[in-house]
Amino acid sequence: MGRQPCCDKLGVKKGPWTAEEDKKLINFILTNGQCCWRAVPKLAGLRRCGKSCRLRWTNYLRPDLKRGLLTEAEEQLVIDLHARLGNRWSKIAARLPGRTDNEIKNHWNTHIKKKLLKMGIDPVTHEPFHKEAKTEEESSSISQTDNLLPESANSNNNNSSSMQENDGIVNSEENTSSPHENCCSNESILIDSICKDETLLNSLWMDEPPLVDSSWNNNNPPAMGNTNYNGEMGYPYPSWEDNCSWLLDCQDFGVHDFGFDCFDNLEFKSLNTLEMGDKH
DNA sequence: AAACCACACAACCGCATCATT
DNA sequence: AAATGATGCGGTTGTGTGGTT
Repeated sequence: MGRQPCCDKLGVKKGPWTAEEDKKLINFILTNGQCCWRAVPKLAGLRRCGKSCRLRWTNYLRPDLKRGLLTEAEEQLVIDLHARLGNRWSKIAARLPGRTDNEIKNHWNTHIKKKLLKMGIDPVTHEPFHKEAKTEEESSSISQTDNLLPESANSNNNNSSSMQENDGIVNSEENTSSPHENCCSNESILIDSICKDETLLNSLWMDEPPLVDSSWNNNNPPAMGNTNYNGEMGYPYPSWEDNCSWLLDCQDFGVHDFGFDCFDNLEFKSLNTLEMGDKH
């Protein structure tokens, strides 16, 4: 006998989340932390599927989320990682602090894909189109069965998936990457440091727990003020305060009515400080 | 000013894998 | 070991918004 269903399909609300629902979910997660999503709707007083709650939280409500468009550096990193990992958005997102798989997936489909196409690069194989046409004939029998797998696209270049050989992919990727990366050297350094870090890449391939998500594996809610998100990669990982300005945007639907009972005075102080800073 | 179109993004759906009984 | 449900992931769709005609 298995578990009980996560929710009874009857009476489960769908569609866009209301401010009231967001409020309930935030309140619940901040108070109780992330645990069995199956129980969340019931305990939080929501008529939603647990799955929907998890999605809403991870993609929209999580306080460590960055909002806004991806930066050039992030975009280039996504391209590089996609060349290695294919459509494994969660893996890619794990390397971009504050970004969700859904966000990256959307950005890929709406921006990056078109950008690459404009540049004459196949967004699937990351190869120039004319080159693609050449090799297509040679490997047609293979690609017909395997081309859905991104690894196979890479493994066409090298059948072994060992990480040493990924450097080859990096180089070819760099050769075909957009011209703009030349003009932002700092960003390139950042990307290079990540992409050429074999330890990191190994962890990607070895299905190790993503570094970035580690703070969220914790059942306890992220405490403001003592959060140090500095990742192992050494790039600046935003603090809770740095990223919770979105919360202030919640004024649209009355953040002050949110009833963050679980926030202590210090947390509210931080929020107020931010709020004041924002208005100046 | 209204209609139409394109874009961006939030949310849903279905599948695969993992965990539990 | 098998059955069943939970969770996570990737693909797809629906909807709101801004721009253009």
